[in-house]
Amino acid sequence: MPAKHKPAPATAEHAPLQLEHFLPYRLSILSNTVSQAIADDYQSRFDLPVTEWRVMAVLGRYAGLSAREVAERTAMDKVAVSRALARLVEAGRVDRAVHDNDKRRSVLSLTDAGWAVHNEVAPMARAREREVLAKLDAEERAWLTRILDKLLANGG
Amino acid sequence: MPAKHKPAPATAEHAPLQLEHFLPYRLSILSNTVSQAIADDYQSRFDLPVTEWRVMAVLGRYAGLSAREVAERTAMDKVAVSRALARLVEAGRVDRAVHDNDKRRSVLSLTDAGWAVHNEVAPMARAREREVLAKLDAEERAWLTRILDKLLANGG
DNA sequence: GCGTTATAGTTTCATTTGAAACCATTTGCA
DNA sequence: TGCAAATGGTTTCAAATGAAACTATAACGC
Repeated sequence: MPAKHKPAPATAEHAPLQLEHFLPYRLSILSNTVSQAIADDYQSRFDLPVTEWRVMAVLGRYAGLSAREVAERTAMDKVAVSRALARLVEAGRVDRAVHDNDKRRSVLSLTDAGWAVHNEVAPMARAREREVLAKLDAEERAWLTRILDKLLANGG
Repeated sequence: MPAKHKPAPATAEHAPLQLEHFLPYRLSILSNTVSQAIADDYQSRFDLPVTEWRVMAVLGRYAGLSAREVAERTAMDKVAVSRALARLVEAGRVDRAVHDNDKRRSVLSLTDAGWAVHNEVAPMARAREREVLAKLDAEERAWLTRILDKLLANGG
């Protein structure tokens, strides 16, 4: 019979990955689950996709940003930001002006209607975050913060 | 002048989110960064999208699964699995047979060619995981495992 | 000033993705 | 048995996404 490839011994470098213990996989599951739970709260209710909410969130915090700056802050790419902004402006949730000294730049901010949405969605997002953190005790929460700070330092 | 909506005091429940301190956002950035780094290693080199690698990874570990079982293990939806399998079978990396007692079911496993790819990619994935974990000390790594176990318990 | 290069943002086009409809087979049960 | 409901898997269609090309303005070098 022909030679069969088989999983090598479990300790070998090329042994099959145990996804259930593989950090990148576990992070991906956790991240998707949490983000989806939040999105489910507002998505259909406000006709607001995740990308648009992210843009609104940073504009809530930093009024007057340009589209490029929004892209930086949200870690979205500029095409995605451009599309989200088009819809948000159309929906009257974001105001777009032209920069005084640079006509290429937008100067973006939430409208009153945008703030109204923001002020409903933000607490929902916070509540979900609290739900997740409630699964941990105080010591674990402190370590989690510290660990994420380290892992996210200097770009991922 | 018209009443202006403004960010409420920073402690208020509806205050703007600070994305940089918001857990779901931080998890998303970290997860995407890590997954992307791994994918960059093999994606173009083996013409192997992430979805297909995930399928190969579980088949490396559990030969004989059905498509539905692969979907469960990978946390992908069945359409994505179906498409990944179509390509993997076409590429000769996965073997698909029909289950003896249930003609609806596939019985899936890696081919020799599939194992060859697997045995190159798995070490690369492991190496990237090690790189990430190297940013932490032993104590932090232990806490991270414990925290993820808790957060992922009973579905996210 | 004037041509070149860089930057902000949008549009186009091709690919990816997901939901729902679909087909085949099996299971549950009258 | 035989028929309705459930299950495994694929296909179809519409929406989301990303890369590259494009427009407009600004900055740079001479």
